[in-house]
Amino acid sequence: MGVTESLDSTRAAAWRAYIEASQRLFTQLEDDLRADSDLTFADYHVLVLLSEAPGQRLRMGELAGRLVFSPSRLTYQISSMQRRGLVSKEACPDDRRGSEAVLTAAGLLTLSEAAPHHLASVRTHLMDDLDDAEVACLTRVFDRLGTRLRAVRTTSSTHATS
Amino acid sequence: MGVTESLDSTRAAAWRAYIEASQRLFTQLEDDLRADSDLTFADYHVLVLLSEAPGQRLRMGELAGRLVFSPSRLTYQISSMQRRGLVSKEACPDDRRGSEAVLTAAGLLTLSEAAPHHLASVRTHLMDDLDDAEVACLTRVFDRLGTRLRAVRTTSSTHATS
DNA sequence: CCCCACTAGTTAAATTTTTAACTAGTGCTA
DNA sequence: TAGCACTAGTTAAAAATTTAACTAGTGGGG
Repeated sequence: MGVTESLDSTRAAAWRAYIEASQRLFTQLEDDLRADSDLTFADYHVLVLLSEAPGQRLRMGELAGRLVFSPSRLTYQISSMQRRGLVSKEACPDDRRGSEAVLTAAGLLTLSEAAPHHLASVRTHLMDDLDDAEVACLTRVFDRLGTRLRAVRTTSSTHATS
Repeated sequence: MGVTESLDSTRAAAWRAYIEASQRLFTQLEDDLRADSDLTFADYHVLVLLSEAPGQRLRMGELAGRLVFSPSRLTYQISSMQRRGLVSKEACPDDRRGSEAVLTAAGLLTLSEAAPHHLASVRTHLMDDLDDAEVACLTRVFDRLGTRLRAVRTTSSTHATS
């Protein structure tokens, strides 16, 4: 019977394919990552963001925003990584409420060991199978989507309510 | 410095955009869904799959496979939905180890009330912004990806290990 | 037939994530 | 410059998820 009407059928199909494949992909990448480096996907992503940041450090809030993590989830995440020696935490000089996560040498080393495996995994499972036009299309679509959603965040109002 | 090399830069950009936007999108859809119907995204998805299944029932394993859920996660999910009266559980006639989740009338009603809102949310946040070529591209890419990943599942071997 | 290795699904414990309440600090404004 | 609403981040308790062990049942080979 299809409660799916109201989304034309080609779009419904796109939606289904996207959701399911994405879920599988994330699961697969996470499995690969943990198979060859004691990192979760979240751990890895934190390391990447810190490694690219000036001074290899970021404010908690900034990090949470980029990871799309709730504040408390990030607190937990970082303290776990801190216990494992991958990051440290420092008070923020210009705002005494704030703190920043800082990449440690061990964290950088761990990242550099994990990255080749992880990137190979991204290539094998996703990228190698895409032609240039597809890559361009994904970039265009998801850049736009990301930008739009980044904006929604504060705008409280959700989707069109009739 | 960029540990990102080994993925050419256009693909790296696509990858980043895809991950981040997807994360935001899923978060947003989940928020919308819970704002206007007491359902999580997982609840909703279970209801959809059951509503489309013959006899509005599915084996636990089948459901877990389609949702990309671990068996124990699904057990938990279904028992929660059972407590809320959205599904019931029956022994499987032909395999006495198995059980099947069955959609209840209340579950179907709940789904039919939630669906318009949810679909509007999918449209607003994602689909309305895509042109037909983009929809076609996403479908092609993610159908292929899904198919490929569905196959990997049992094939133990992960990505190319040099 | 009857073992026995395998499959389906559940359960219990540990870990992670969410929710809600809270602490501390900031900065506007009156 | 004191009051106050707001921001940054943490904490504690509840809910969800993973991991690992387990129960029950199946089905093929000997």
